[in-house]
Amino acid sequence: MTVEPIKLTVDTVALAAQEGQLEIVLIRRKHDPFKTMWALPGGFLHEHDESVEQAAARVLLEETNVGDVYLEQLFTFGDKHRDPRARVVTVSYLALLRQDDLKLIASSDASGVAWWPVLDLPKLAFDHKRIIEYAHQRIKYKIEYSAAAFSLLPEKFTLRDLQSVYEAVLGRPVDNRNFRKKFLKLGVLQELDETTQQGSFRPAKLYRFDQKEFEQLPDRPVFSF
Amino acid sequence: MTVEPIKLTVDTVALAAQEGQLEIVLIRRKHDPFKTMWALPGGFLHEHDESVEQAAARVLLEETNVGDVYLEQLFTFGDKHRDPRARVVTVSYLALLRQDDLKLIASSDASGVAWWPVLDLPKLAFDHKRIIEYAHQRIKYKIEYSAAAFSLLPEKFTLRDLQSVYEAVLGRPVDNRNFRKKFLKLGVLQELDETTQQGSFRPAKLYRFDQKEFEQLPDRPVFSF
DNA sequence: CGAGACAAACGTTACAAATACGCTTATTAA
DNA sequence: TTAATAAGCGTATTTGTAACGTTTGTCTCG
Repeated sequence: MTVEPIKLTVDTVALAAQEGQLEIVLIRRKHDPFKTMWALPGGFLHEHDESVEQAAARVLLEETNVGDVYLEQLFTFGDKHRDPRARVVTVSYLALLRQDDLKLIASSDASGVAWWPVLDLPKLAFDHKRIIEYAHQRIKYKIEYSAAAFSLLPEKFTLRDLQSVYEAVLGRPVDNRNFRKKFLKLGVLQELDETTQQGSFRPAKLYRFDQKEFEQLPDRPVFSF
Repeated sequence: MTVEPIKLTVDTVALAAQEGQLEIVLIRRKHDPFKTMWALPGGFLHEHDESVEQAAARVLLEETNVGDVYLEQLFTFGDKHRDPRARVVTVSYLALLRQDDLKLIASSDASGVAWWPVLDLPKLAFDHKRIIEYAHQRIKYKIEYSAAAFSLLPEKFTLRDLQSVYEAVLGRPVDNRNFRKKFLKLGVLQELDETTQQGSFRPAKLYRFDQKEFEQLPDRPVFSF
């Protein structure tokens, strides 16, 4: 009896924080199985001259036109029947997109690529729902002890922007005053000489994330609110 | 041009805390490449009727005779040239062994299976050193917000035993009095009516881990010292 | 041009947790 | 009986968290 080789794929959960909620890039499948259903951007790892992570980056670029993003391996899903056709093991990744990156994505049903709120997903192909839940949990934890939030923001941002990212990811409101106090004390925010000008209210100071200062912090700094 | 399919393996970092230090099970390779070098217990995933995790459990049992242990996926290593022969991607696992399990392992060079201190490893095959470092980091973090320590202990243990596990994993001494105070306050230790009798000093009370109570704790309880 | 609305920004207090360290108790060996 | 040692108990100080009140700057509208 000849045994089919096990196939390897990569699938990426690409997240962004938009208007206070967490959103994910999904693509509409053009082929069976699960034709016309929504799924994670992903594909087979057939190239032999790239690492698994490079494959994830390549596939994400090919399918959604998003490149140069924060990318981190999540988990490898290898249940027996997760693909109805054959034995397929997938290595999943988490990508964090800045608001700048959003424009790159032609977000329309017609193009087959669209943003969906993580808390209100459509029916998904394969075990992709489970992969998204895993990613959601990961980013929730991660934002409390890493600089992940800054991968979801443009270079310059206000304290409100930063807080909105935390609220989007954690899925709950955060106390304004304690948030600001704690973050400023950490010393990882570089205050700029600029402010937001638009808007009909008081302009807010702009900040930049200070990578150097961040690296001075202890092993697992605590950004919990 | 015909392309070789990518092969999948599993490799397991099996740890135990012995006499205040963290140790790992390694096997001596019988075949090339890296013949006679030490390596992680692991092997190809060729069976089609098992999940990746089941494969890891099976291979660990086959190679070291250790079964029924805590097993958790770590990371999938997929660099291009991590195996000199072919394109091999490996899914790594962390196993935590109780002191009871240690006996199961015929620990001798002759049998090709041996315990090694994590802080003083031999030269290792493939990228296994990197995998062990990853596992070491993971258990260090994990022991501070999970019940991982209890997977390294027998059912009944003293507070000293528990502290020794923390010291072995963290690689540093921990304050005796604060450790005891904090753990007792958490309420996850069930005090038994037994004490240790042997030894030339004051007998210590025995405790049991209370899974039920542990589940009552918040999302990420803090066991840091 | 003054009042109202609103977000930005600053501050205080009470409580809980982490840290550092001193001391007492029960056991065995000599 | 006492010296040695680990087991076990207690207190003071510092640090961090959580909850909330207040002031400041800008725009809009009458």
